[in-house]
Amino acid sequence: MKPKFYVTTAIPYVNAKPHLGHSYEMVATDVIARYKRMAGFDVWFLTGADMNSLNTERKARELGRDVREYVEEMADAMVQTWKALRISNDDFIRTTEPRHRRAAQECFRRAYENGDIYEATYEGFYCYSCEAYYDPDDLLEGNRCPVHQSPCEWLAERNYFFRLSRYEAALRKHIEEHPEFIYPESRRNEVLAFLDRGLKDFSVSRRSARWGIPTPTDPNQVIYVWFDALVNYLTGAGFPDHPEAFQKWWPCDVHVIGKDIWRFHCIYWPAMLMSAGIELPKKVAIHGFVTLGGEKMSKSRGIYVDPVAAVREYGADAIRYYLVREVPFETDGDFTWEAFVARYNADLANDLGNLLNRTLNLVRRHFGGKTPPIGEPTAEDVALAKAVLRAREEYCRLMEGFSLHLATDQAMGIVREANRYLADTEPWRLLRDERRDRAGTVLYHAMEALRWAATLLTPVMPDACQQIRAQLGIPEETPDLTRLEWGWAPSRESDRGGTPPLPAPAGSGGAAGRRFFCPHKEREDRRER
RNA sequence: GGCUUCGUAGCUCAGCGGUUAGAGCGAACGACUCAUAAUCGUUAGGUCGUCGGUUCGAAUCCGACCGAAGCCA
Repeated sequence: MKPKFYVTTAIPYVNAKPHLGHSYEMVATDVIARYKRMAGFDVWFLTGADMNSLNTERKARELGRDVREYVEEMADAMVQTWKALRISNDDFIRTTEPRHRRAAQECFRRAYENGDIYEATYEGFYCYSCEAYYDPDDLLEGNRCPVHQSPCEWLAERNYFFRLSRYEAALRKHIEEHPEFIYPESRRNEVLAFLDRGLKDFSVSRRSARWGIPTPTDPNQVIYVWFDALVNYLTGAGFPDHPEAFQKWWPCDVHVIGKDIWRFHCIYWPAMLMSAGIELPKKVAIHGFVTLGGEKMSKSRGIYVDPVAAVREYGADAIRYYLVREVPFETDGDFTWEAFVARYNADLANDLGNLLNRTLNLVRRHFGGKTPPIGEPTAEDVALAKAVLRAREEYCRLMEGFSLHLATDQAMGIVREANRYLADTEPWRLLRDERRDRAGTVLYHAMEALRWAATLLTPVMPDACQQIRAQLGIPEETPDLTRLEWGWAPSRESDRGGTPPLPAPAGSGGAAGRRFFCPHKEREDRRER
């Protein structure tokens, strides 16, 4: 039986359609999920939308919209965006669903019965965008939120509190005994430092709100949105309605989240689970943000990239490749169109696309499009095979450690190696010299390297890699790392006349209709001025 | 202010106690011509933020400082 792997993203609230910054987490998590499937795991990949945020409710009312209709519409937009980006999530949860309402209420009930929920009055400045109270000291002039710069409101409510303080020691113990629980280590240090300052109980209900999930103990209060939202990870695994599914998938193997919400995932969430008597997730992996030309993306300020438009223009594979290759998981990365085009041209069109094209061109012209038979391997062939095998080892190690950008580079290293191999062995010259057998062996090895590269790149560029495999004449199948062997080559026919999966930029003599500009041309233009 | 990180070739990054500090991109020059004007090779001289310290030996450990980022409910 396959081992299971349960992976989640955070569930963004649905105030607006997602931009490219939001897409990073989805793409990165998708790459992990696809990699794990390929590595032989039974994967459950959950994402979703937080529908119960008070500021979503507020936004809907501002727009004069029916709240439920509005949040559904926004969630639909999210689903469409992820679909465009080829995100392979197995489930998409909306926190308005009955299954989630039951899960959230069950968690609340368990904490209550465990004596961790009590009533008290809370007073303080509240930011609706953060859904959090602030110390007056932390506010900007005019009691404005330091994050959103919008005015906070003074709230005084009698509501429920969660006895977080009770779990301080247990949390520290768990984090110390499980160094792998929080990735990367720098974040783990931050969490431990936070714990050192002591934990305060936090309020877990809102009396003033009508939108949200009612507490099971008082129908006039709704469950605090973070308490509610975090529970989605349980709901998605089948809690509490499907104990057999829950048994299978829980504990979660990794929660992928952004650096802004670690407090909720590394402190509140484990404590909530302890209180509910549920095992903790194995890992929380915290990623950085994608900036746009060095600036934080912000829809309201007009600094953002629309992922759907970007995909329409350049394809999901190209956008995914850029995000994964250019943005290191644990730190912030930058997006610029210039860097995007440079990456695409250099790595995808020139190195990978052209390697496929030059190899298949010779195979078609001289071997009737069939995989040439393999002859006795030479030292060059063996060296290529060894380099590919080494790249695979490194790739796996890096993937497991969330170094997605370096893992991807390992796969591209195979492509570079194969281009070098062709330059060294010169199959076109061999053909001229009537050394057809040797030329065939060389092309066989080049195709093998391509097959491996396409396999390792599949999590990042599922569609392009599928096309590459098809053009290599590999029957449609789910790539399987566990059965990937060097020298697998039943006679197969390459797909004649297929369109290039990774076309060259327009203006460079490549496929028409594409909007990539050619760097060489660009340079000439500049000189003329 | 406290804490946590980061600062390595023009750019993006790897190295994290041990021979002359690496890769990719970009640049220059050369080669080749199977190919998506692509590819391959060579070169490009970065005091590894600064100043001290530990060590036989430090980008790599310690301290201070400068600059950047994050966290402090």
